[in-house]
Amino acid sequence: MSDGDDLVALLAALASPHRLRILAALAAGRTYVSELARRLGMNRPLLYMHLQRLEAAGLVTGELVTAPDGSSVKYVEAVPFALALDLDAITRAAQTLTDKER
Amino acid sequence: MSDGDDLVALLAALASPHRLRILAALAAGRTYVSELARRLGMNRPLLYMHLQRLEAAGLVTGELVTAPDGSSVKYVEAVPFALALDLDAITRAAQTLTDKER
DNA sequence: TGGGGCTGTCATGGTTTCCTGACAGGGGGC
DNA sequence: GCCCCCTGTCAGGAAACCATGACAGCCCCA
Repeated sequence: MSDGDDLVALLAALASPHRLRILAALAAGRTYVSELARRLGMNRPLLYMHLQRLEAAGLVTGELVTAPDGSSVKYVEAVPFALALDLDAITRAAQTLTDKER
Repeated sequence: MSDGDDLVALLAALASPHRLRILAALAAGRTYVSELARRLGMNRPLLYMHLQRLEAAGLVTGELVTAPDGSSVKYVEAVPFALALDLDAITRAAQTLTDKER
């Protein structure tokens, strides 16, 4: 349901310099969170939030890997996608927008 | 300069139910502001703000038409566009992001 | 002179987003 | 014991965004 709402969510997830950088970094291969934070030079809690947004939008997947020694590392990786947008697509999407939930 | 920043601005402009509805309405043809506000059932100042965002992103153009009798009406119309986005495109765009303006 | 239509802008709240420092917990190696 | 690395969550404040009502200005028609 609500294809249009999904589009809005996807666009909102992409409309952020930080998140674009995150996706670009992940396009090169998967890493774990702390390493990614270091590479991008951003606060880890901040990165966390953005990763959650990206994951909620289905653009990223996370996997918590626990080594045999018990220490755990969370690997995160980008989900391939393709988006094509023009006025027609928007017109179609707008018809499936939820009026006003809640 | 800063192709990536433009992309972010474009995405941000599109990531809104209201603005998608506005674009959908304009895709059917140009109208003037008050009429559009009536058709979409939204506050005129609110519509104004959203139109400004869309115009700033280059998705819409406005033209203030002054009739021979002196009364003026602002016609607004959607600018055709096409956007194709995937991980590669994002990787490229991310490289042209402004670090931290201001 | 009043009423209606249109365009713009403003002051004002109310949310939401964004970002940071701090903390708790787990595990390792000196 | 101390130090370092990892994960996850929280409180709190700054900043941006949304949305509304009200106003001033201009025009027409009756």
